[in-house]
Amino acid sequence: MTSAQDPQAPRPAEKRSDRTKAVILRAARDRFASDGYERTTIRAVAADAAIDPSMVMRYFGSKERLFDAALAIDLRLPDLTAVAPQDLARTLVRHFLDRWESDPADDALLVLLRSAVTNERAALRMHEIFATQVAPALGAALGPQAAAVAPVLTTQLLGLALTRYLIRLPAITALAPEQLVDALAPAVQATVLAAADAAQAGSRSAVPRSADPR
Amino acid sequence: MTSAQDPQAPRPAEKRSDRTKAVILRAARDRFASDGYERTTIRAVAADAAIDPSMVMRYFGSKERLFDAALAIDLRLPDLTAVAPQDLARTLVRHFLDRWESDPADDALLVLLRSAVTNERAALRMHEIFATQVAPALGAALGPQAAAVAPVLTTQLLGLALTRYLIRLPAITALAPEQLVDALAPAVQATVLAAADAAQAGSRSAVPRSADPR
DNA sequence: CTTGAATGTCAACAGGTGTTGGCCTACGTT
DNA sequence: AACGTAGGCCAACACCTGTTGACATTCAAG
Repeated sequence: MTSAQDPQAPRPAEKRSDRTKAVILRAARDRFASDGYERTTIRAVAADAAIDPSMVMRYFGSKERLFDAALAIDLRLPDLTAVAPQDLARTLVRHFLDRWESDPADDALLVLLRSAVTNERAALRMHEIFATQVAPALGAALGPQAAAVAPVLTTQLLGLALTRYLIRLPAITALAPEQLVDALAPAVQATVLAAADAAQAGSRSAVPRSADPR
Repeated sequence: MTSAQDPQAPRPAEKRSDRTKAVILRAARDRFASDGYERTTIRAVAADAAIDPSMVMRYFGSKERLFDAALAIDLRLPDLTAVAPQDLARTLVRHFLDRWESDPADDALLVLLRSAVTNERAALRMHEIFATQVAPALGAALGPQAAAVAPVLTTQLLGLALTRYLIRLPAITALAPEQLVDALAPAVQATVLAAADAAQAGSRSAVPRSADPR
């Protein structure tokens, strides 16, 4: 109510605490992303945010609720209905890699995946994200057979993230993004096509042909 | 019951402590598999083994060395040179699932994968296993192009393990093993074939330039 | 200036952790 | 039977954790 008539403040509810709250959250994301849930300490987060540990508690209540706040994620999936079917695989893989490697300050994805492996709460959040974001986006692009394809595609893309960003398998980290697109696109495309075939006919005799490897 | 110099004993160094040492190790594997490295406490392992925590230290030296012992793994990869090329994909996926779901007491695989995500030591062990077990086995079956295919196959199979056994995505856990073979085989097969095509065509060198993600 | 809430610091609690050293006990060897 | 030693237990240390409550500081409004 007081700041409402402030002529010089274009931001209506800009409290001073929101600033430090954001700083804490960013520090927490960094720590959760690189250390995982268990090894991340509130004291370390507070130190990174240059603030007292008790402030973290005051603003977020507990370590678990801070974790929940760090898990808020929007995958920002593109509109897949616009891309031609034969380009779907490459588009999908490329966007996935872009999303992971673009903004280094945004480790939300890393937080989620790393934690989901050992933390039940993060795993449930992941189920939720699959159901509310991944499945619908793929459903719009693939039609009825999406229900069968989406889980497999998720498996393939998460396998990529796992080996590249978490385990950091040298044979995978050595490849440039576009090389990874080349390497994975045939498999992704085959998954989509196999489902389309299965939807068309009950036979599964033909081995799906790979998309032209450029 | 048997003395050390028993001429008929084929096991020369059968000490009594080896028994409890094995019990501790099994308990440790269980805990590491279900809780991960950080949340596993020596006290809990000792309680499961019905022994004093200090015994764990006496036998394994430290928590880290106990962890190392739990990470000793033999993938028991089958001889892939015997299978026909067109059956390779299905065989690979089926064996992978068998290996994960056969013996519930053997959680070594679960220990390794779950820990590798948050623990540097486990990640390095995984690099090592890929280099000494996975890459050679695939190299024998696929020939020269295996070097390009093996990492991608690893990505796909680990993605399956990740979503099914760690994150437990409902859409994946709901499927029976043979359904998963059907769903994944096209993609795996496409990966193998794409590499074969690339090898046949003008072999533009696939020497990867080192890119450092994140 | 006074006031009172918002913002932040300090010190401590209560519990859990890996790890250690001393003590006991049972058993295989002599 | 005596004994030395390996196998096992107990209690404790030193440290770190999340969390809490009392106290200090800022800051805008009356």
